[in-house]
Amino acid sequence: MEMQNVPYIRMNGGRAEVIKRDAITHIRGQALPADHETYTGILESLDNTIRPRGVGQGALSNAHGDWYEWMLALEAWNTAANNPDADLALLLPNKRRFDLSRLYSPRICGIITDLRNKVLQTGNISFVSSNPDFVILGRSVVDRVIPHLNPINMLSNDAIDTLDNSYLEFADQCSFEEIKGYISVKSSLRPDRRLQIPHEGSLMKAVYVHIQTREWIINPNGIKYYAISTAINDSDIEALNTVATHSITTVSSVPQAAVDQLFAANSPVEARAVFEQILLP
Amino acid sequence: MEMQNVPYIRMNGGRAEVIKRDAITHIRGQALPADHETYTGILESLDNTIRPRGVGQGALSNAHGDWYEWMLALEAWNTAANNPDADLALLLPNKRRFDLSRLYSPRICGIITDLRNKVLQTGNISFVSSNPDFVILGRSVVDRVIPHLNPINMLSNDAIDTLDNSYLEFADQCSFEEIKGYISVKSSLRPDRRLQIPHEGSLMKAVYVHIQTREWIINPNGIKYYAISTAINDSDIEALNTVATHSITTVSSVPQAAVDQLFAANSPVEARAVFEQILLP
DNA sequence: TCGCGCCGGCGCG
DNA sequence: TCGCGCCGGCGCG
Repeated sequence: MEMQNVPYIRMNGGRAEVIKRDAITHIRGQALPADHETYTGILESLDNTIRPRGVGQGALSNAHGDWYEWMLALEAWNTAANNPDADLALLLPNKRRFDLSRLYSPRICGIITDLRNKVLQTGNISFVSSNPDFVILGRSVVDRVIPHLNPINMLSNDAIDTLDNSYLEFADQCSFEEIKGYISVKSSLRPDRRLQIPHEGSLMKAVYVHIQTREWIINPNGIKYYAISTAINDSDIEALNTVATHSITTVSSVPQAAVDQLFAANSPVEARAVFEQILLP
Repeated sequence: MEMQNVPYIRMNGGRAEVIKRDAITHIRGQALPADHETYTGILESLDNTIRPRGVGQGALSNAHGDWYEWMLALEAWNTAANNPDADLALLLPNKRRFDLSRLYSPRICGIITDLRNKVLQTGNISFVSSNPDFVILGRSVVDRVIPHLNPINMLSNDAIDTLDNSYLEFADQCSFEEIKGYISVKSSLRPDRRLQIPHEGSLMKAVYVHIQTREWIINPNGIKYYAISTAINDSDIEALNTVATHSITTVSSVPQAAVDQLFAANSPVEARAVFEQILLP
C-alpha cells in the first residue's frame, strides 16, 4: 500500500477516506474531460489511482456519483455559457440542505407548502422524494440572476464549488414557467435503483399539475423530467417510461410518462449532444 | 482462509459463491429462528461463518435479502397454518419469472393487459415496478387452493422450496377481492433505496383503482401495501407515507398513502405480531 | 450526530 | 446470457 501522503486522502481513525473534490482535481491536474476520453474510463483511472491507498468499494461508489455529476454539470454550464438562448441545468444539494420548492417565488412556494399541509392533515400523508440531481432553469431567470455566464475552462476546486453552489442564487427567483424540468443522473443503473427515478418524476409532475390547477393556468409548458447514465439498455428505457400514475386514473387525461427521456452520455461529446437537445430552444 | 469444502460454497472460476438456501439450512442445522434470537443477529452469525471463506460483501448483501425474506415467510406461513381465518402472505419471484397479474382470474388479468396496451399505445408508456416481495392472499382462495396448510417446523431445503414456490398454485385463481395486498421487505433501508417501495405501492394502487372503475365495483376493500424492515426510523416512516399520486390530482378523491404501514420486525416475536396484525381478520 | 443520496458486487433461473 | 432485485459502505454538511 502506498504510504506517502496525498492531499485527497484523509485518515480518519485508521480508515482512508476520499476527499472527492480534491481527488478529481488533483489527480487530473484540473484537466477538463477531453473529447477522446470516456467518463467510465476516467472513473476507472481515478479508481486505479486511489484504490491502492486502502480505500474501499463503498467509498469509490460514493465518489463515482459526484465525479460523474460534476463532469456533466460542467458541460451543462458551458452549453449555457456558449449559447445565449440556452436554459441552464444546475446541480442541487440534498433535500435536507435545500427544499426544492424554495426556488419558486414565495407565492408558488406557498401553494406547495399548503398542498403538503393539507395532504398531511388528511392522514399523516407526506410528499417525499429525493431531490433531483439537476434542475433546469429557464434562460429568463438565468439572465436576471447570472447575467454573465463565463465558460469553465479548468476542472478546479473553484469551478466545482461554482457548479455545486450556484443553485443558491436562484432561491425565490423562479416563476412557475421558469423551472423547466429536472434531470436524474446515475453513473450506473440496476433494475431496482433505476425505479427511484420514475418515483421522483411522478411526484414532481403531480405537484406541478396541482399548482397548475390552483393557479388556473390553462396551457402550461409542462415540466420535463430527464435521466442520464453512462450506459443504458432496453429494460432501463422501458422502466423509466413508466406512467406517472396521476395521469391514468381518469379517462379524460392523457397518460404521461414519469420520465420523458433517458439518455446515455459517456463522453463530453455525448453529454454536449444531450444538453444541446434539452437546453437549447 | 478455510479450505475444507462446505456444501454451501460453490467455486466458480476462482470466485467463492454462496449457495443461499443451502447456507442457511446447513449452517443452522435446519433450526427455526428461536424466540430469543434477532434476525440481524442471525444474519451476522451467518456472515461470520461464511466471510472467512473468501466471499465478498456483495454476495453477503445479496444473501441477506433472501435469508431475511425466508425467515419472515416462515412466520407468515405458520400464522396462516395456526389460524384458520388468517390470510396468507406468500413470497413472489421476480417479474421476469412471473407476471403478477396472472394471479387474478383471466377476466381481471385481461383488464390489466388491456390497460397496459392502451397506455402503451398513447406514447410508449409502460407500467414497470419490481414485483413486491410478498402477496397477501385472502383466506377464501387459500382454502380452495391449499385446503390443508401444515405448519413448518424446520427450516429445511424442502421448507424453503415450499415458501418460494407456493405462489404458482395460485395462478389464475384469485378474484378481485382475494388479493388483499402486498408487502415489501428490506433487511436494511437507505434514504434512496427506500423510495423503491412507494413507487411499487403507488403503481399497484393505481392499477387497482383502474380495475375498480372498469368493473364498476362500488365499495371495494382497497388494496393494502405494507413494508417490513429489521430497523426503522422516523425518516423512513415519513418517506413511506408518501402519497400515491393518483389520489391527489382531483379535489374529489381523498389522498391516500402509497404504503399503508411500515413495520419493524427483527425477531420471530416481532414478526408474528406484524403478521397477526395484517393477516388476521 | 446522523440524514442524504451515492453505486457496485452479487445468486439465481 | 443477462435481467432481476438484493443491500452495505460510503463523503459530506
